[in-house]
Amino acid sequence: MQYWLMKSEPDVYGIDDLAAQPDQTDHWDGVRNYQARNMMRDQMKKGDKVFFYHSNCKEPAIVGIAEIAREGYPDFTAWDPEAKYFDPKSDPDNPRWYMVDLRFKRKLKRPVTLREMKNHPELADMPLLRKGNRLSVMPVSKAEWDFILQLEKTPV
DNA sequence: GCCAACGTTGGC
DNA sequence: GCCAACGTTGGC
Repeated sequence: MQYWLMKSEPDVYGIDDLAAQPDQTDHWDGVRNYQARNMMRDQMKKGDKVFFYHSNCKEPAIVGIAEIAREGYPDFTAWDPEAKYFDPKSDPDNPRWYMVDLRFKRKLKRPVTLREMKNHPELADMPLLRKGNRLSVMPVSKAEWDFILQLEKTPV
Protein backbone atom coordinates (compact mmCIF):
# COMPACT_ATOMS: atom_id res chain seq x y z
CA MET A 1 0.00 0.00 0.00
CA GLN A 2 1.16 3.50 -0.77
CA TYR A 3 0.61 6.88 0.81
CA TRP A 4 -0.26 10.14 -0.91
CA LEU A 5 -1.03 13.77 -0.33
CA MET A 6 -3.65 15.62 -2.32
CA LYS A 7 -4.25 19.36 -2.24
CA SER A 8 -7.53 21.17 -2.40
CA GLU A 9 -8.64 24.71 -1.77
CA PRO A 10 -11.11 24.63 1.12
CA ASP A 11 -13.09 27.50 -0.39
CA VAL A 12 -13.64 25.38 -3.47
CA TYR A 13 -13.75 21.86 -2.07
CA GLY A 14 -12.68 21.14 1.49
CA ILE A 15 -12.60 18.00 3.56
CA ASP A 16 -16.08 18.68 4.91
CA ASP A 17 -17.38 18.67 1.35
CA LEU A 18 -15.96 15.21 0.83
CA ALA A 19 -17.40 13.99 4.13
CA ALA A 20 -20.82 15.30 3.10
CA GLN A 21 -21.00 13.24 -0.11
CA PRO A 22 -23.13 10.11 -0.37
CA ASP A 23 -21.03 7.25 1.01
CA GLN A 24 -18.48 10.00 1.81
CA THR A 25 -17.01 9.31 -1.60
CA ASP A 26 -16.40 11.58 -4.58
CA HIS A 27 -14.41 11.72 -7.79
CA TRP A 28 -11.32 13.88 -7.82
CA ASP A 29 -11.81 15.73 -11.06
CA GLY A 30 -10.08 18.75 -12.50
CA VAL A 31 -6.44 17.73 -12.23
CA ARG A 32 -4.81 19.12 -15.36
CA ASN A 33 -1.16 18.42 -14.72
CA TYR A 34 0.63 15.52 -16.37
CA GLN A 35 2.74 14.45 -13.43
CA ALA A 36 -0.30 14.34 -11.18
CA ARG A 37 -2.30 12.64 -13.93
CA ASN A 38 0.29 9.91 -14.28
CA MET A 39 0.25 9.15 -10.58
CA MET A 40 -3.52 8.92 -10.50
CA ARG A 41 -3.70 6.83 -13.66
CA ASP A 42 -0.76 4.48 -13.06
CA GLN A 43 0.18 4.30 -9.43
CA MET A 44 -2.72 4.84 -7.08
CA LYS A 45 -4.28 1.63 -5.86
CA LYS A 46 -7.57 1.01 -4.16
CA GLY A 47 -7.07 1.25 -0.42
CA ASP A 48 -4.07 3.57 -0.60
CA LYS A 49 -4.17 6.23 2.11
CA VAL A 50 -4.30 9.93 1.34
CA PHE A 51 -3.58 13.03 3.37
CA PHE A 52 -6.16 15.69 2.53
CA TYR A 53 -4.38 19.04 2.41
CA HIS A 54 -5.97 22.48 2.41
CA SER A 55 -4.07 24.89 0.18
CA ASN A 56 -4.32 28.54 -0.76
CA CYS A 57 -6.01 29.50 2.47
CA LYS A 58 -5.26 31.19 5.75
CA GLU A 59 -3.60 28.24 7.43
CA PRO A 60 -2.42 25.69 4.86
CA ALA A 61 -2.48 22.29 6.58
CA ILE A 62 -3.13 18.59 6.40
CA VAL A 63 -6.61 18.28 7.81
CA GLY A 64 -7.68 14.70 7.31
CA ILE A 65 -7.30 11.25 5.84
CA ALA A 66 -9.04 9.69 2.87
CA GLU A 67 -8.48 6.54 0.87
CA ILE A 68 -8.56 5.60 -2.78
CA ALA A 69 -12.00 4.13 -3.43
CA ARG A 70 -11.63 3.69 -7.18
CA GLU A 71 -8.49 3.52 -9.26
CA GLY A 72 -7.71 5.80 -12.19
CA TYR A 73 -10.37 6.29 -14.86
CA PRO A 74 -10.99 9.02 -17.42
CA ASP A 75 -11.94 12.44 -16.08
CA PHE A 76 -15.16 12.94 -17.98
CA THR A 77 -15.46 16.58 -16.94
CA ALA A 78 -12.75 17.30 -19.52
CA TRP A 79 -15.31 16.49 -22.24
CA ASP A 80 -18.01 18.79 -20.95
CA PRO A 81 -17.87 22.22 -22.64
CA GLU A 82 -19.78 23.65 -19.69
CA ALA A 83 -17.32 22.37 -17.12
CA LYS A 84 -14.69 24.56 -15.60
CA TYR A 85 -11.87 22.25 -16.58
CA PHE A 86 -13.11 21.47 -20.09
CA ASP A 87 -10.27 20.50 -22.38
CA PRO A 88 -11.11 20.30 -26.09
CA LYS A 89 -8.02 18.20 -26.66
CA SER A 90 -9.36 15.36 -24.55
CA ASP A 91 -11.99 13.05 -25.99
CA PRO A 92 -13.63 9.81 -24.91
CA ASP A 93 -11.74 7.77 -27.49
CA ASN A 94 -8.43 9.06 -26.24
CA PRO A 95 -8.83 10.55 -22.77
CA ARG A 96 -6.12 12.94 -21.79
CA TRP A 97 -7.02 13.33 -18.11
CA TYR A 98 -7.66 10.80 -15.38
CA MET A 99 -9.07 10.88 -11.89
CA VAL A 100 -9.64 8.61 -8.92
CA ASP A 101 -12.42 8.34 -6.36
CA LEU A 102 -11.66 9.30 -2.79
CA ARG A 103 -13.47 8.14 0.31
CA PHE A 104 -13.37 10.20 3.48
CA LYS A 105 -11.88 8.35 6.44
CA ARG A 106 -11.47 10.85 9.23
CA LYS A 107 -10.29 14.30 10.14
CA LEU A 108 -7.05 14.69 12.04
CA LYS A 109 -7.41 15.48 15.73
CA ARG A 110 -5.98 18.86 14.81
CA PRO A 111 -4.67 20.32 11.55
CA VAL A 112 -0.97 19.75 11.00
CA THR A 113 0.05 23.01 9.43
CA LEU A 114 2.56 23.69 6.71
CA ARG A 115 4.32 26.06 9.08
CA GLU A 116 4.70 23.30 11.64
CA MET A 117 5.90 20.74 9.12
CA LYS A 118 8.65 23.09 8.02
CA ASN A 119 10.12 22.88 11.51
CA HIS A 120 10.82 19.18 11.25
CA PRO A 121 13.87 18.01 9.29
CA GLU A 122 12.25 14.57 9.08
CA LEU A 123 9.82 16.04 6.57
CA ALA A 124 12.24 18.19 4.60
CA ASP A 125 12.19 15.89 1.57
CA MET A 126 8.46 16.18 1.04
CA PRO A 127 7.72 17.89 -2.28
CA LEU A 128 5.12 19.88 -0.37
CA LEU A 129 7.85 21.73 1.50
CA ARG A 130 10.07 22.43 -1.45
CA LYS A 131 9.94 25.97 -2.66
CA GLY A 132 7.92 26.55 -5.75
CA ASN A 133 6.46 23.09 -5.84
CA ARG A 134 3.02 23.09 -7.40
CA LEU A 135 2.16 19.43 -7.60
CA SER A 136 -1.38 18.89 -6.39
CA VAL A 137 -0.86 15.14 -5.97
CA MET A 138 2.30 13.69 -4.49
CA PRO A 139 3.59 10.53 -2.87
CA VAL A 140 4.32 10.42 0.87
CA SER A 141 6.80 7.94 2.33
CA LYS A 142 5.74 5.63 5.15
CA ALA A 143 8.21 7.36 7.47
CA GLU A 144 6.71 10.75 6.64
CA TRP A 145 3.20 9.43 7.03
CA ASP A 146 3.95 7.96 10.44
CA PHE A 147 5.77 11.08 11.55
CA ILE A 148 2.85 13.31 10.68
CA LEU A 149 0.47 11.02 12.55
CA GLN A 150 2.73 11.42 15.56
CA LEU A 151 2.56 15.21 15.21
CA GLU A 152 -1.19 14.94 15.17
CA LYS A 153 -1.11 13.36 18.63
CA THR A 154 1.04 16.12 20.05
CA PRO A 155 -0.66 19.28 21.25
CA VAL A 156 0.52 22.39 19.43
C1' DG B 1 -3.14 41.53 -3.30
C1' DC B 2 1.60 40.47 -4.44
C1' DC B 3 4.79 37.91 -6.69
C1' DA B 4 8.14 33.92 -7.28
C1' DA B 5 8.26 29.67 -9.34
C1' DC B 6 6.71 26.68 -12.42
C1' DG B 7 4.34 24.33 -16.61
C1' DT B 8 2.56 25.08 -21.12
C1' DT B 9 2.23 27.17 -25.55
C1' DG B 10 3.64 28.54 -29.89
C1' DG B 11 6.69 31.14 -33.09
C1' DC B 12 10.84 30.49 -35.23
C1' DG C 1 14.46 21.95 -30.32
C1' DC C 2 14.88 26.48 -28.22
C1' DC C 3 13.04 29.88 -25.48
C1' DA C 4 10.11 34.06 -24.56
C1' DA C 5 5.59 35.01 -23.27
C1' DC C 6 1.88 33.78 -20.78
C1' DG C 7 -1.25 31.73 -17.29
C1' DT C 8 -1.56 29.40 -12.91
C1' DT C 9 -0.40 27.98 -8.27
C1' DG C 10 -0.12 28.94 -3.73
C1' DG C 11 2.46 30.89 0.32
C1' DC C 12 2.78 35.05 2.48
